[in-house]
Amino acid sequence: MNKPNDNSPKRPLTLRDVSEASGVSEMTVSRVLRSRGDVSGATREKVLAAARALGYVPNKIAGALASQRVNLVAVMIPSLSNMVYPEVMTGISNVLEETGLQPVVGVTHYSPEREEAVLYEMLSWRPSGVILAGLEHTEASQAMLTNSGIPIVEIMDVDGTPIDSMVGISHRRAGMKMAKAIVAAGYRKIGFLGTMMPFDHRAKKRLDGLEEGLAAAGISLLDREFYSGGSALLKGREMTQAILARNPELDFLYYSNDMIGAGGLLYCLEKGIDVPGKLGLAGFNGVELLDGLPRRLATMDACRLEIGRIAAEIIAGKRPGGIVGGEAVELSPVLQMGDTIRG
Amino acid sequence: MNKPNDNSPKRPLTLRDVSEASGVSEMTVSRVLRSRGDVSGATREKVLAAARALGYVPNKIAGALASQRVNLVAVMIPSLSNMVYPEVMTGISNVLEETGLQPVVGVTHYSPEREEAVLYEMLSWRPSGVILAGLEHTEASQAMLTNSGIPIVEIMDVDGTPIDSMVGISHRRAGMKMAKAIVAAGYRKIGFLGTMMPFDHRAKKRLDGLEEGLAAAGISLLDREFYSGGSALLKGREMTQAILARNPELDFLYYSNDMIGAGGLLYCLEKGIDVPGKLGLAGFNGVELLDGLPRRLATMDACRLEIGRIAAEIIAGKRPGGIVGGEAVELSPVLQMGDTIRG
DNA sequence: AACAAACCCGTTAGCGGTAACATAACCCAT
DNA sequence: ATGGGTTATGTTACCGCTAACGGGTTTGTT
Repeated sequence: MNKPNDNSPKRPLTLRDVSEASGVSEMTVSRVLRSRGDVSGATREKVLAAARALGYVPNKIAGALASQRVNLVAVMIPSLSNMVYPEVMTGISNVLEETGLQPVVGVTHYSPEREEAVLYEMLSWRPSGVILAGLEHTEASQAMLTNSGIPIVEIMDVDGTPIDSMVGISHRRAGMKMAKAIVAAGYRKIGFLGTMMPFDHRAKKRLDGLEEGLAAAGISLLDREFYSGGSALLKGREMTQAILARNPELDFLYYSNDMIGAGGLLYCLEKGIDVPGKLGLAGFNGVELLDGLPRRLATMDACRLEIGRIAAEIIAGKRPGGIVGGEAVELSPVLQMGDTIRG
Repeated sequence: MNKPNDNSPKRPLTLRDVSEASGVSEMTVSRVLRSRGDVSGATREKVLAAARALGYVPNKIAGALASQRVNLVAVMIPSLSNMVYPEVMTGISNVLEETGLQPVVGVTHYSPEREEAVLYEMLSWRPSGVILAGLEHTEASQAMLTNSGIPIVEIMDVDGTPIDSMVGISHRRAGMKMAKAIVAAGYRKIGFLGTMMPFDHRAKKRLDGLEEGLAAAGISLLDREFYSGGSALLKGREMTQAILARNPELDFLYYSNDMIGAGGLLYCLEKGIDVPGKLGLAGFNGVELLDGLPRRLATMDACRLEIGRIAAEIIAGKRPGGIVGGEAVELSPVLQMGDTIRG
């Protein structure tokens, strides 16, 4: 419908086409299009005009091969439907945008094997850095990352040993912190609700931290409930009903994420349960959604945007202080008491 | 920590390294790794062992340049925080996974200029197809797409002229359908609430359709309210309060998406407003979240998964009937009445 | 036994760019 | 005028891999 050059030969354009159209060498065209090296204003205009007229789009495949430089950053996340990761992506994008680097997203569906496969695929494009969620990977993945010779940033979690750099929060300590707050508020019969996913290591660490924190006060978890798949809001509702039916004496429910927590909160409000008087509630993540709920669920911000930002800065070599690699950045999640913990 | 070859020369491995390690030519190694052409079982094993031992990862940049084939599909979406697009992505991924094709996501933030920039970047990697949201693009984008010589699928919307193929629903007709249902249920004082984003063409088309549908019944929109940014749930709440305060006689609110609709629903329930008796509500998209709400918001499924699936099939050349290109697939959104339209 | 077909593997020549180096023209100071 | 420093352009040699082809070797067929 709108072909600039209607003598389109169906063959994709190359530098040579632009070079012939503008009467200079391919090298000069290359220089103009990359704004590298000295080119006179006159020829620059000539070349740009020709490129535009032809509708030339450079071939980065050839460029990358020749220059041994690729402006891609591999970003591997477990899921796109979790809302947490899109936010991390935003932090990453914001930083990378200013650097000429481009994120390429790979989704692992919480499966280490799939992560390995996607990683292999991504590394074969020789990105200039890798950002990936979590510290747990298959042995082969570890080997690939170690051998890649590029900066690697593992994000979200700092409870473990990084391959290169890591940026995140301690989920164990987050769980403990929540335990302290729960105990301080006088709750004693605690229940935990979370995903069943065997590979959600971070939720597991929060649970461990919670139990450790409770143990320090001589309390042990009274009950727990797990789910997988489906609408998190609905699952939160159902699980809350189930666990309360089983254990009516429960006086606090700790949810492994805000969505199920929100579902639980809505359920309790409907049932007229006294929150936070008779039953306290808390989630995890600090998602924006909570702002629109009838009552503010207690939660803990996971610093998602900041994590993305810092990870990208490490890859881009933009960290203040000129740190080269092997950084470990631990952020501190802030407990937001909301209206569902008494006190 | 875990280097397979600890004589690691810091230089990235090439086919030559594997070839030398296994005593065959580079070509044979290439054949083994791609499972193309005839190679004896013995040498295949030998080569694979060597590749594994070295931790070799093929260089797709070189491979793509030599073979003129790239297994990437560019996918351009407006946003990752909208939940709608991650779902479309899921549909796309599911199909592409079986074909060896890999989606590469670009986010445009609802900006045509940004879309143009990202598209340029993506096309410079010579993907084997492009999937992008919407039918509205800058002139330069249109030209690039037309000239690219690869399959293009515009998704989400079919109210317009595609560059190549399109898959989606008619938002105009969706709006009209909703208008009919509203009128049939006896509502007469209709309000519209939606995003202010000047480039949300599809929401605009739904609004146009709604007005057209209402006009057919001699009704015109009583009031409207717009927002941008922030927590959609909270905005829905605030806007609902605002529009009802301004126009207490309103008896139906049509929200341009389910999130603000959910916020509105929660607000109304809290205020004890008789829904759907005195006030009807409806959203758009059919998001999973609605299942967990105290009452089921009326909505219209946007066929997100199916759209992604079909778009990917077109790119992969997998459409039944062997259609080559220039397809236009219109899906029909189903109205789910929920509990917020009186019936 | 003879010849085609299949199998197995190597050689050569690029793919479309860019790094590095050469070249040529021009500038100014001595 | 001479030489050294810019500035503006061209030339050459790859980057790492694969298509295309070619040549041995084995297998099958009549």
